[in-house]
Amino acid sequence: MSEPDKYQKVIELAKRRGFFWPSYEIYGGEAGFLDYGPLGSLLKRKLEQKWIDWFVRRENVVLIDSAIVAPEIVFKASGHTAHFTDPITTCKKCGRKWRADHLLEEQAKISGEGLTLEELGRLLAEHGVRCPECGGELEQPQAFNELFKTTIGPYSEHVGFLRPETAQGMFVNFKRLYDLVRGKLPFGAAQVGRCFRNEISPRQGPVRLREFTIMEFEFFFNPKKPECPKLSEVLGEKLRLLPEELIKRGVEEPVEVTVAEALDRGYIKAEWSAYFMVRAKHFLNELGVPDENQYFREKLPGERAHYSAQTYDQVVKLSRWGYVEVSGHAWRTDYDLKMHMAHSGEDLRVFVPYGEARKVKRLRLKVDKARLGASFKDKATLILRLLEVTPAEEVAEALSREGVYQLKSNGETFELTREHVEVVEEEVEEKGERILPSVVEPSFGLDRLLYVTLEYAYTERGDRVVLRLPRDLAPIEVAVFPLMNKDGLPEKAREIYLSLLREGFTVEYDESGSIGRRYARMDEIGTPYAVTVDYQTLKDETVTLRDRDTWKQVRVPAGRLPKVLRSLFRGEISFEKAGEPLQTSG
RNA sequence: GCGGCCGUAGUCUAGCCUGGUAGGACGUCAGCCUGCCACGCUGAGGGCCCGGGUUCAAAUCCCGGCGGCCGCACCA
Repeated sequence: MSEPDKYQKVIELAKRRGFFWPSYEIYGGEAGFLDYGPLGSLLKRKLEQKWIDWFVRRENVVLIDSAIVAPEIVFKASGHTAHFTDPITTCKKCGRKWRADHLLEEQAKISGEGLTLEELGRLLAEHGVRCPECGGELEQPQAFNELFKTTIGPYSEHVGFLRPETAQGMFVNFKRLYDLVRGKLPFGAAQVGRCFRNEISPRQGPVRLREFTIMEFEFFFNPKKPECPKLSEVLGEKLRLLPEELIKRGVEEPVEVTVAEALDRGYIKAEWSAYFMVRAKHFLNELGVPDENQYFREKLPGERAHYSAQTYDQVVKLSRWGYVEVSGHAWRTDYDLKMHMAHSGEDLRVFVPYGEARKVKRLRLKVDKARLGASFKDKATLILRLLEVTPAEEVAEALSREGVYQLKSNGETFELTREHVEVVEEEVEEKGERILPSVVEPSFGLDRLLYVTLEYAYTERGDRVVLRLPRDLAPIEVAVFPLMNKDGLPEKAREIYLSLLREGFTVEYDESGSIGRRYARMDEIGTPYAVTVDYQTLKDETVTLRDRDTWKQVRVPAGRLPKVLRSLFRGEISFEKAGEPLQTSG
């Protein structure tokens, strides 16, 4: 590949025409940050708007916009402070950095999981663990956390973090949102916003950033009614999947199955996930990515986030890096709500009434709070709250089998015995039950999608670039040119330009250079239509309308332009039907 | 963070080895020309990633930083 690859060409175009470029260039730049220029900002907004149209407006999803900075407790609850931190040790000799827990496992055959940094350091020293590269001694392990840390207000001990995902905004606001949709499951809550992850070494331009924009929604449903009523609309749809089961058998190519088959074979565990994956596939189609250049790859247990019971990444083929993730479809179960419930003390369960009250026998946990306090001190409250959302059957089973129940929190395990908790059976009358909704999360990287859209739109015609952007995403919608820069043509063209602006179009007026050059400029930034005012316009008020992709032209009465353009953008008419075909000498 | 390669107008690039403060192409702007696809002509503006060192003199040599690409590691 000695020729500049498509990535290089797209990046060059993006910089040159003002879609995006590296941030802080005048100071030498800062890796992992990107600034959007005039065209990029417009494109980004349109992409966001389209996503909202697809996943918010047309689904039962509400849009929110929550704070970016959060106090530490939020990410303690979500598990990010515990799971977002890797213990890293540095070689004193060669300076290489290693995962301390991995080295301990490799060289001393001891699991490094759940150990503190001090314990890790002690064990590394005791077992004589050395740098695998040069054999040098290792420094005391340090935590590397990908959360951006800050302080809130003037007190340095009040730690805050920039959010690494927008999802927590939907979870912490769940009670209000559930109330606002008037207490009905299922429903979704979405937001689009900036997120921050302090990547060790960001690469790959717009694909891996430290500050980026996520579009995602949490879709809450009753785990006892996991059926997706819209599934019937998509059962016959084909999905290209590479599930864990096949990856483990060494399969590298995705299989094409219908949604029905994917669910039958257990490839996709949640119906709602399957439904939204189909939507995501179509969304990428709309951005210009055909089916054969995208598929869904399941994350292996070790790759998965701490909150996820199943995750599929939607990956798209790019010129440079092969398949790159553009969206993630995680089944987060009730993990987040459960954790926020435990840490905040708020009851985040929803009440689901039975048709009629029923008498049921059930197991109940009877906690000896005094003993709990004596054994676990300041953790007792957290344990108490966690027990409230733990199935009694699970505890009963563990106690009767092993005499001890291992209660897991983020990074901690508490051992509970019969002294702390007893399981009793009782009969009660129930009018309904309180449940924690289960959650599927489709999450899209806006910056990546924008790049993908540009790359798939990028074409060359001779030595000219034609950016065949989806029409509804083009940053400039219409261009207006006077054919000649004299004889009153510019005046007439300006008039039409202003009228289109008044009609709400994003329009550009250009009278500089030859007509061909002006068409070329518009092709390069993806403007789908160009209006040219010529001498005939002065006689009969008609203009020519030119199509970006075919370079064909039709003649249209100037007054009908808004209507014609709207139909074209909606795809209601073909370009040939937009007006009288025009013969060009071109 | 490690290793390799790299950093010159808006963009692409010559010059770097063999120090003497930069040349081109495209684009942009102004004017002429131009009756539908980057035509032509004239003119203008615009640059050595940052810092330090060596030297009479640094785009050029040395060191450090920052950034880019590739590989390793990392990627909740």
